[in-house]
Parts: sequence; C-alpha cells; structure tokens
Amino acid sequence: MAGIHDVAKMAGVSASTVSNVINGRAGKMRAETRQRVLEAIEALKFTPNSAARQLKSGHNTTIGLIIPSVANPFWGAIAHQIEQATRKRGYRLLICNAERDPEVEQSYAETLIGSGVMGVILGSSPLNFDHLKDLIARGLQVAAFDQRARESGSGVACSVSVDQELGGLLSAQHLIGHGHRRIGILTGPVRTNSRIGRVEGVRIAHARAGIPFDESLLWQGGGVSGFGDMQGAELGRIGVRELLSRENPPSAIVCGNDMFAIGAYAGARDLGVSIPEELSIVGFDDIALSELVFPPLTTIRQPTAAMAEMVVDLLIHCLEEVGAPREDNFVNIRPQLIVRGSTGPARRRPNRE
Amino acid sequence: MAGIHDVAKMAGVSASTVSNVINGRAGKMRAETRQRVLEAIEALKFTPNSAARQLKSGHNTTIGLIIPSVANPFWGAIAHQIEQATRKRGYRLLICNAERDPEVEQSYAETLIGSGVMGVILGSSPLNFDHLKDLIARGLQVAAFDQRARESGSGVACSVSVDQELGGLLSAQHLIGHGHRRIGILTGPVRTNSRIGRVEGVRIAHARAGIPFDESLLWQGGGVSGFGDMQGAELGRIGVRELLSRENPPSAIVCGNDMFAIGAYAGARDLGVSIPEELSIVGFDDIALSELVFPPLTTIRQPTAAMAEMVVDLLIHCLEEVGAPREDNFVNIRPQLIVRGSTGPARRRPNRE
DNA sequence: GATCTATGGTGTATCGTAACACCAACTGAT
DNA sequence: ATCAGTTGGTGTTACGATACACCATAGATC
Repeated sequence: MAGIHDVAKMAGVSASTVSNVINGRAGKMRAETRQRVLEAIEALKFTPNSAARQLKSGHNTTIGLIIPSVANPFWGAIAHQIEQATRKRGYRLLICNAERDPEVEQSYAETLIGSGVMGVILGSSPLNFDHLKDLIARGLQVAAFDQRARESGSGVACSVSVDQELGGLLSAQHLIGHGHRRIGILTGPVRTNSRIGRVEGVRIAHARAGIPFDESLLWQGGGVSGFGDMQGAELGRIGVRELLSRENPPSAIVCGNDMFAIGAYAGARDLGVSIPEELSIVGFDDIALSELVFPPLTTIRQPTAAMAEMVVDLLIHCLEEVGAPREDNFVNIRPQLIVRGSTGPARRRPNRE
Repeated sequence: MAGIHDVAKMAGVSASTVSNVINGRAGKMRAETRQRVLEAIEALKFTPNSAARQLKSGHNTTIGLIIPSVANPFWGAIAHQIEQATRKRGYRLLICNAERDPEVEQSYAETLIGSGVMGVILGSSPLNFDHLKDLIARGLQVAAFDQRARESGSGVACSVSVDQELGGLLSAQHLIGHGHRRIGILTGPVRTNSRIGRVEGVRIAHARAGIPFDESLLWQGGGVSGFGDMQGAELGRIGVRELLSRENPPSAIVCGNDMFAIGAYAGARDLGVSIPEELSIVGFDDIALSELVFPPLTTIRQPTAAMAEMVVDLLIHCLEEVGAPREDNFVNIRPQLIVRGSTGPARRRPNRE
C-alpha cells in the first residue's frame, strides 16, 4: 500500500505538498507541481488512509444511521434516501440495524463514536434517550427521526418527524367519516413515542366525534421483548384474524404501518372477509408497495424524501456550526391522508346482540 | 474525550497495561490490576479510538456490503441477515448503496479500503470486475454474492450464489408443465450475470421441451443507464401491460424478481386480467411479501439466511487465512421452486389469428 | 550468597496524515 | 541596493493505540 510519502518521493515534493493537493488547497502550489503529484497519485493508486487522516483531524465526514430494521421496506427506502442526501453533501453513511434494542443501539453508537462519527440519526423513536446520554455527553450529536424530541433535556440535537398524532387523527377521522364506529388498531408494542402518538391521535379522533374507543381493540404484536419491526406483515396477518374473531369485531382497522396493513390484507383473506366492503383498512407511511397491492391502500403519507434531506441538513448543520440547538432544529411535518381503495363506508353491521 | 492515557493515569498503571486489558491479554497482569483498570474505563466512559487502533494494526474488523438498492426488500433482508452474521463473528458491517453503477461501486470500494476495510461483499453481479481490479490488486478481498465467479482471473476471492440458470429453468419448466406455450419475461436490463443466467435458464427449458422462445416477449425495463432496482415493482406494472397488449400475448410470465411480480399483479389488474386464470406469474427470490400478496406468489426461493452465513464465513476465512482461494470458495446453491397460487394451467387461448 | 526465572509490568517507536510554523526565491517599488 | 509582499513550497510535530523490547522485583534453586 502506497502512503503519502511514496507519492511525495515519486513526484519529487514533500508530503505536505501532497497533502495540500489532496485537500484541494490548489492555491498553495504551481499547477505544474500539482499535475506531477496527481500523476504520481494515479500511478501509485494511492488512497488516503482515512484512519490516519481522522486520527489527526479528530473527526470525519461520516454519519451514522441507526434504524429498527432494514428488512422493512419503509426503513429501506429511508436509508436509501438518507444515504443519497448524505452523499450529496460529501458525507458518507454507516447504516446500522438495531431492532430498537437499547443495548444494541448503545453498542452501535459506541462503535460509531469510536470510529470517529460525531453525528447519528436515530430512527427508533425510543421513550427516552438515557441509553445514549453518556455518548451525547461525550459529544455525539443525535438527530431523532420519527419523533419530535420535545424536552431539550434529552440532549438530542435536532429532530425531524411527521406529526404522529395528527397522522393517527387523520386516519381515524377518515374512518369515522365513513360511518365506522368500532375501529381497531394493529400495531407493534406501543412503547415508542411514534406509536404512542399515532394511537393517541386515534383516541382524540374518537373523543372529538363523541365515540367511545374500545381499548380491547388495540392489538399489539411483537412479543414482550421485541418490537415487531422485522415481521410486521406477519403480525398484521395474525392480529387481524384475532380481532375479527371477536364477539363484536371492528369494521375498520388502523394499522401501525403499511406492512401491518399488507399483512392484514392476507389475514382478512384467510377469513374470507373482503376489503373494503366488509373491513376498511388504513395504513401508515405510504411505502411504494401501498399503491400496488389490491385494493390500493388508503394510508398516511410521510414525505420521506423531503424528511431525509431535512435531517441530514439539520444534523450536518449541528455538526459544523457548534452553536446551541435552536428551537427550529425540531421539525414537525404534517402528514397527509392518501385515500385509495382499502377504505369505504361501514356496512350495516349484522347485529349479533 | 478520554484517551488511553487518562485511563492509565486514573488506574495508576501505564498505557500499555490498559491496552493489554482492552485486548483481553488477561494473563499479563494481576486480576486486581485488571479490575482497577476496568473501573477506570467505566468511570471515564472510555472507548478505544478505532482510528488510532487500526492505524497501527493496519486493518480492522469491518467488512463492506455493496448492494444494488436497500429499497428493494430482497436486498433489505439480505443486508439484515448479512449484518447479523457479521456481528455474530465479531465484525461490523458497512452497508453501501451503489445502484449497480460501476463508478459508484468503485468509489465506495475505494472509500471502504481507505477506511481500512479489507473485505467487501458485492451483490450487483456485474459482467466483469474490471472496475475493482485495481482495488483487488491492492489487497481488497471481494466476495461475489448473486453470481458464481467462474474464471479465477477476475480476482474475486469467493462467491456464494444460487444457481441462477437452474432457477430460470425451474420456473419455466413449471409453466411449460402447465401447458403454457408463450412465456414472457419481465426483468431489468439483462446486463448482469444473474439476469443473464435466469433468462438463459428459461431458454433452456424451452429448448428441452421443444418449444420456441419468442425473443420479443423478453421485456427489459430500467432505462439505458439504470438497472431498475429501485423501481422494480413500477417496472413490472408497466411491462406486463405492454406484453399483454401485444397481438399475441403471453399466457405466463417469468419475473426477474418478486418485486417485478408484485408490480405485474397490479398491471394485470389494471387490464382486468385475472391471475392465475388468465395469466400465470412466477417470481424469483421468495421475499417475505410473496406469501402475503394475493394470490400468493409462485416463486423461486433463494435460501438467503443460509447464503448470508456462508458468504460471511467464506469472506472472513479469506481475510484471516491468506491462502490461495480454493475451488470450494465458490459455492453454487440449488434454488427451490415454491408453488403457490399465482400459476395454473394455461386456458385455451382465444385464437385471434 | 549468587544466579535464574517467572510475574507483572513500563517506555518508546510506530503507523499515515494534517496543521502549523517556517523559509527560499522571486517580483516590484522605492 | 534594500525591503515588503507574494508564491510555492518544506520540516516537524502531534494524533491515540499498539507491539515489542526491555526491566524491576520476588521467590526458587543451587
């Protein structure tokens, strides 16, 4: 492996000059010298050793992304968009899978900080950031994605999120507007701020319409320890079957995300229940698939491309200008209800009682 | 940020001893000393700086994964499984999105090598590895995933892949067995070895059955420059509409992957064509979604979990034992036909001629 | 009592780069 | 002729962890 000195020797200059060439300080030398150095770099296939580089400069241009699961297309798409946004700004992205497990998250964050990363985007929407407090104290900048980091006490530098509560509200209002009175919820464990917000929105919609929300219709799948991110669709399938087998089943279901909804399609089919005639379903996220399944899924759209650009912008800003976080570092975006074919008027319910 | 010296000072030992503690050379010191060091590490929240560490040792325990697109659930799942396998072996994984673009691939590979990564798993199945030749010459170990690296001239260290040709063969044979005589193919540009293999398999099945393969039914979407990995489903939708609008449309379609197939479902629906009664569809990959869509998708299963373990094993082996690559570093796995509901007997075709 | 050998450490060079303080040579003005 | 300013560099040091050679002390052996 060629080092900067080899290049310097070949070009007949000092290592410092080579360093200057590499780092674009073109004004510091003659064009001719620069050319010679460039040729030597080319000839020796020299790549600056980033370990050494960041050892000296103390930081690097990599940011980390910690998400629940790349296996969920929503997070896959997000990762993809964040990666693009990151690359456009001259940074690189390190993607980590943490399954929402605080320990794994912490371990990855430590790994990241150890490799010089100073900024991390966290997609898991945890209830608190205690597990990262030490890291934050050591200078790690954390951007929360998927929840608004309200109390500045958390130490989070910035956040970008859809207004989860509004999303839940919109989906439930849409259903209520169609005459649905018993609305179920299918979600992973309601132990993250994003899910809490969504469920709360559904409750508020009920309250506003003067309809009681039956807590027994809140189905949470994903086990005691897990969060059901990997197997969202499978859980949706199971959950819907369970809800529909009840005494007094719901006529509509709000899903924690689109994968749950797609699983719910399968579960409803298993039972011979047709959508939207007998059961209305609303998703959340608006992944690309939502439009392709049948019936096309009514869902809450998160403008992920714009959000990706935004977090990356905010985080890099926090990284480069070490000012105190301002209030507008915490962005809340209005989600949008996309009405497609999976929701319809509530049919007269065969009154069993 | 605490360094090793701060820890050393606090524990009243030298930096060397701290280093020994960190690196598990427990025999080198008294248990009591070790304990003191450990406590100091804890108190100072010390994380070894991996940049400095790998500067000295020259390498690190990170491997890279370069895939076409995390936005495709197949690759998302693969990334997830490779990440798990990697972590189990004490390595970390750097995931990169390269869209099959040789230039982006090369740039990421350079970035990776610059950050000390010595092994990369490549999922893009390119026709050749010329763009990585220089990097390989500089010591980068490349594992090909999704294609068998036949000629050792490529410099690839190992490979794990499903037998693509066999996959194509199985899917086409299944359809031919159901009486289909006009079989279409829906795929991204046939400019990667994996796709070439799959298509070739379909051709072979035709040849064996003595049926001519109509080349005009090979639909390739994804543009001249792109590879159609991000928008597979969208392309499948467009492609199927195009094929079905022909004079003499196919009665069955083999799809390049499951996302194409799912898109094809939507396209067929757009045209009011029912699956499998009027059109049979076979996918490739067997992603989790395949079982959930309706009708459940007949597809070719790639045993991704096992394959992920295998590549990681092989690559780490190549990394650690610097022996010459043996023949069994190149694994070819038999894919499996999973028959579900999207394929059925060919109906009598309304003979338009 | 002298020497040997574990045991349990320490001191320091080293990795490849960047930052920073220099400096040589030339130009043009006085 | 002298000086200031500019251009185009050079030399040295520091970054943080590690490997390796080295060393101090205690107890064992002759």
